[in-house]
Amino acid sequence: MPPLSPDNILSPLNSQQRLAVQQIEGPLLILAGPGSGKTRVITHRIAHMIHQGIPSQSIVALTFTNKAADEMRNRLQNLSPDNRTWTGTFHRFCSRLLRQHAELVGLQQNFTIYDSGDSKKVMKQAIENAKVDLKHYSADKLASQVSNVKNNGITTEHFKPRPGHALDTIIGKVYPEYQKLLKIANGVDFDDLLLHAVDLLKIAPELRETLDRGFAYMMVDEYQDTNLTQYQLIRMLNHSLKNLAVTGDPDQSIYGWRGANINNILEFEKDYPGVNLVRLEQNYRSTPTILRVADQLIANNVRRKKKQLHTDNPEGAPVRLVTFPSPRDESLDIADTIQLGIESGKHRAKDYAVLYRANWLSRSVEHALRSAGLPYQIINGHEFYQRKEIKDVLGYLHLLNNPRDNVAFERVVNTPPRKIGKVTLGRLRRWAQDNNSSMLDAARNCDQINTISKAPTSKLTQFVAMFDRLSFMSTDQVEPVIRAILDETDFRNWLTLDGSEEGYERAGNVDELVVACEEFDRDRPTEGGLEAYLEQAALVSDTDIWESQSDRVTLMTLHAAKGLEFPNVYIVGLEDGILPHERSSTDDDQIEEERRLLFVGITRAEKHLQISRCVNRFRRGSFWPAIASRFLMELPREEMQIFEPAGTNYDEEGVADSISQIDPWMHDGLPSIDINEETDLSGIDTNVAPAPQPQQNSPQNSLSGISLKIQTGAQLAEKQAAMPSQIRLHPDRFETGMKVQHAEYGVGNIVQLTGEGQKRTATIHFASLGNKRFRLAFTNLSILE
DNA sequence: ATTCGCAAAGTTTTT
DNA sequence: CTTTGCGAAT
Repeated sequence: MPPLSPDNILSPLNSQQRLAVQQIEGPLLILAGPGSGKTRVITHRIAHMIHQGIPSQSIVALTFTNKAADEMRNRLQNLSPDNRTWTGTFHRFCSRLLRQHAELVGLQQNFTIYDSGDSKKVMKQAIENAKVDLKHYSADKLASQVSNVKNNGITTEHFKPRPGHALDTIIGKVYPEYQKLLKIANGVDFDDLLLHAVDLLKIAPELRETLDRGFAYMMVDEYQDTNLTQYQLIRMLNHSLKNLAVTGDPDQSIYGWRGANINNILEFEKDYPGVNLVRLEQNYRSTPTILRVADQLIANNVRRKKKQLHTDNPEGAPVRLVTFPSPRDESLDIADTIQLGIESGKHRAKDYAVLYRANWLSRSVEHALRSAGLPYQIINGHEFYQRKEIKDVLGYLHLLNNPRDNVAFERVVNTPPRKIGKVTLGRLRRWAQDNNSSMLDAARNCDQINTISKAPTSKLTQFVAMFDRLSFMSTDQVEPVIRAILDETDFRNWLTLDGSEEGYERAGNVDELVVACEEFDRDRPTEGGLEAYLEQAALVSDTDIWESQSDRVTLMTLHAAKGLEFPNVYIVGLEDGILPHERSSTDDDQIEEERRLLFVGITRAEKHLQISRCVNRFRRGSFWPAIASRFLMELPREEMQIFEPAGTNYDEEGVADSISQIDPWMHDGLPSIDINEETDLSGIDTNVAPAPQPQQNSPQNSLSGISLKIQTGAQLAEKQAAMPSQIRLHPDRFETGMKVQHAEYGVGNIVQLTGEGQKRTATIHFASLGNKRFRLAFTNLSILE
């Protein structure tokens, strides 16, 4: 453990980093590019402040993920042992605050934190109560819209529907009802943690003032990802004392969909006049090549602060850009390369990461890695805590901790089945609402509810009796409680009743949960266990599960990869509709965010990076032709190593066509001299470089020893022609200006015609949709005039 | 009340 | 291809 001396704190820093560390008073904006030592700056800055005599408990560092907070805490611990600085996530910070002052915002201290699944149930109830019909908007849509509103710091009192906005009107009904139900259940959703905290500070100005001065120095990590509610929280705690340092990178803002407001960082200088600005532009992570690729891509964004990323790292290998026929080939090739890398002794499994836009894309990769016998860890949703059997058991814990938790009550009252059906529950719910009581209390008084008949009454009474037996237990330790629950309910027997494989698997999961509770008890032997356990269970994120030490290949989404780095990175599925995602391709802001997402992915790589796409993608049960992502066109192809099998140029939008125009490989199947001169081919095994053979059907290309089944344009044309039998007019029949009928899009006018033969493409203008492009060989059009 | 079966829908990203 | 939801049968 190094002693706390100015030398240890300042000497390992470059001049910019030192500037940021030594700037203690007043507002500070640290624009930190990827791999620029941001965490180091934050931790050294805190250590420096402590060394300067600032009480460590007056410093707070807020992050978005537990992973980031833990990392920070550990590193700070090394620099400054015995510090009492609070590091943690926004949500935990707010939760702590709310538990201390719950009554002020109409909660009880033992409130439940609902995950998105639970809050969706509340939302459905709210929709029913508010008598809103779901013809126009789904429950999901309404839930996310309400979340949006809350992320913008708007409480039910302040929400004013804009006249003429149908959605607003509905939200105006549903939102208050939803909040009412949450309050009755003494529950909060994720957004509430932040929103109620802000509310609390507004209601209690003297508390705000105390906290503002108490947390005299505040640091916020990933400031570009803050939403308006978080922004308000930060402002309110940095009003009297404005010693606020934020770090962030607008280019890595990827949570706009969750309400993150990139303006918070772009306008930080306006919000806090007299701000000091430090740019961390030296990158210690990646090769110059990788950085150039990242830089050129992100240069296409308009909404950003320009940075000049540079590095002293050695040049390294070129970035590879590969087109595969199918995800299977993509995955097999990746698995194979990884295996070779490990066998050669140059790399370990943990040096590799495969990143993708959406979780479902991991499947084929997972399969390939498993077949190859490679160890991997997949970071995938709240998988464990999401399982039904886990949620069921946790439901009992929640109900014990917060007897007003109606969601938990409804979850467990008939699990395992006790012959309490939805009719009974409906009556119970009605009575509870009419009598302002919780469902549990309603069940307690069910003999007074005349709509409920004898049999269910006795069942409910039994359930309440069981609950009461359990609630006598001390909640200091979790494990005894959970064991008692399993005993009382005979849970394991119920799971394994049918003797199915699945049942035993579920029972195994429950056992795992018990072990997790034991561990929790062991780590925190004294404190009031149950509530703390439930809180941490609610606030863990999938990325927290990621183990940096374990020697396994990492599979995760691009979002989850933020903040991490790997020697070798594969980014897969660079296809239109996937990245950018089809639901984010409507407006420019969303496209920019998708671009940032790819930027984040690229900048995770230290030494080797491969970006790939497939020509066909298995989606919704069958293979569909996939169009290359538009972002591929924005990369500096002249300095990348490009592998494209022949015949990849058959996408409808003509993207691959343009590739073929830029990429000499596509013209005659031979690498051009230009490419060879400009590309560093050292380290490339010439045997694995493909020799594309246009129009050839047999497998020819081999990447890293895996053969690629080339699907040619001709093949695809055949395939498409074999699809729904429709008579297609010869491409030459069409002329610009013609009025044509498209089966799906209706009537339009041909505004442009390009290409020859199979590639002949028409741009057609539809009144309703604007311009669309079609390959005439594959599209069924009839001529109207 | 529970279970089974079929149909439809839908596949972002997360505290 | 999967999961979810709903409705009918037991």
